[in-house]
Amino acid sequence: MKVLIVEDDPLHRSYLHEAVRAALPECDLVLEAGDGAMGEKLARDHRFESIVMDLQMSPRNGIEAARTIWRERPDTRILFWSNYADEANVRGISRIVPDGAAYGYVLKSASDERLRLALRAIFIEAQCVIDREVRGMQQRSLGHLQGFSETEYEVLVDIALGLTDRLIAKRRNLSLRSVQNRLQQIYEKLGVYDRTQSDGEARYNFRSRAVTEAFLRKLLNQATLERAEQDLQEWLRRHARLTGSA
Amino acid sequence: MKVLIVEDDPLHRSYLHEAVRAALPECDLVLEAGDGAMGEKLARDHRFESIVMDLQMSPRNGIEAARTIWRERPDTRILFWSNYADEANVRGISRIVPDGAAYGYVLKSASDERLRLALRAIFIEAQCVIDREVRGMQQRSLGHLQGFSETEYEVLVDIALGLTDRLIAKRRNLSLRSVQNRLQQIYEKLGVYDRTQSDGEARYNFRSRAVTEAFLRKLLNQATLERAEQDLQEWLRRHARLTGSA
DNA sequence: GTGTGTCCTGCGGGAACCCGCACCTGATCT
DNA sequence: AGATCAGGTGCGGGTTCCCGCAGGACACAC
Repeated sequence: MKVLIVEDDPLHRSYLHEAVRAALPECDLVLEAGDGAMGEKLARDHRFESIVMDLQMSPRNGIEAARTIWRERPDTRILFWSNYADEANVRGISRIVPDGAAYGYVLKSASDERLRLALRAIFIEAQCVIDREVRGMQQRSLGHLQGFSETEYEVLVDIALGLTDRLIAKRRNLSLRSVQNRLQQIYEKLGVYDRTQSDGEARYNFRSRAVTEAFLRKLLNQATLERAEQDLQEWLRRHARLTGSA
Repeated sequence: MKVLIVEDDPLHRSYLHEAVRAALPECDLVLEAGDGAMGEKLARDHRFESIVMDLQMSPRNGIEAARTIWRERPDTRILFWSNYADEANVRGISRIVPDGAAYGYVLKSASDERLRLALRAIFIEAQCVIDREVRGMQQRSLGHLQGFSETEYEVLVDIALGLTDRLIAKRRNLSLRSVQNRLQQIYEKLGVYDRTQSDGEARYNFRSRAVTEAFLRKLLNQATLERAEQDLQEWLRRHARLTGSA
């Protein structure tokens, strides 16, 4: 059995190496990668089936790396090991995990024992192991109990990118009014409204304020934004070509 | 001589402890704090004059902690030790460093030797040590060569918070038109303009787009936003009281 | 069939925003 | 003294946004 470690911080990397060696004596090869791109390459070249992956890395972060790895071999087992349980990360992972794949999400603050158990459960038993702190949010986020629907989240990302209603409508194939309806739901769910209590004109710019709220609630983060920006630019190029030739 | 270490990651903390012991044999006491609040308390109680401080911590980050520490004892020497050289962090530190204070900014990716030199230079010689990567941006950011002026940056933060032009004007004691002038400069400096090339109506919402650009360029980050949000709420309360009683 | 819910769409108005034009101030340079 | 430049202000208009009102389409309940 072989394990690949993808983690940019040298200290954390060697700690992980140690932990893997201790938890999995049946493991005879442990390789390390310092960023997402290198991780993808090693996973492909050596056909790793067990990977421990950090989330915040640059230039290529863990979610993007996991996406391409899973696209090539959907049965790869990946343990995500991260500092934070931001909703943006949880949602990002839920988007890319293939059906039936075994994966885990453990916080770096977890104890050695918890990490050991997770390593064995995922790589040996092919179980899913999600930290409780992460699990709670996952249900809130995916079950539509209080969270955002898929299209709402897309529109939220689009206004975070700075698009106009009209462009969002084009991009998502909606009418202008529908986009604005989504926006109103977003404003409501984020609690964006005029705090005007006494005087007549203390106001928020709803659109910008919603993005701020989303950031403060960790619904969005820099990495999500950067990824979305790339997608947008790529879409813009395609779209320009279409309408340009028409 | 005594040194205080403020760092939330246990691995990094013990590595730092080791490094301090090795670099400063004349040091007879090393204490550790796991977050900003505890760091402030220890610094106050034990009158530390030499502190190594991580930047990204929660709930109270390194910049906030350093601010209160420096407010109480401006001659404290602080070495900031951080993963990133984001413009938001550099600008945040430049705002709070007292006149003549000795401080340093070293990246976590720096070699052991570089860290050792920085420790001795700051704590023994009271020099300022700034990593080259950080230094370059500092000049761009503070010298107005290509960067933002103070008021421009304030307005940028305000639109990132989702305020209307009118509220910004009130808060910064400007006329509405002046705020809009600042905004236009911001749009220009961030390169926000209509990418409309072929067809007539592909557009950005300038205001939101500017915030996005600022995030992508790391001019703003979550921590800055959270801090600014607190300031805003506090100002709102004061302002409401004033206009309410008027 | 009738009710209830969710998602989509068009119309129209009032507010906020983007921005060109014209003017004033104060500071610095030649 | 004249020139130049950064920063501040008022006016006016075209555009976008926010959002209430008034519907259609589809599903699932009673």
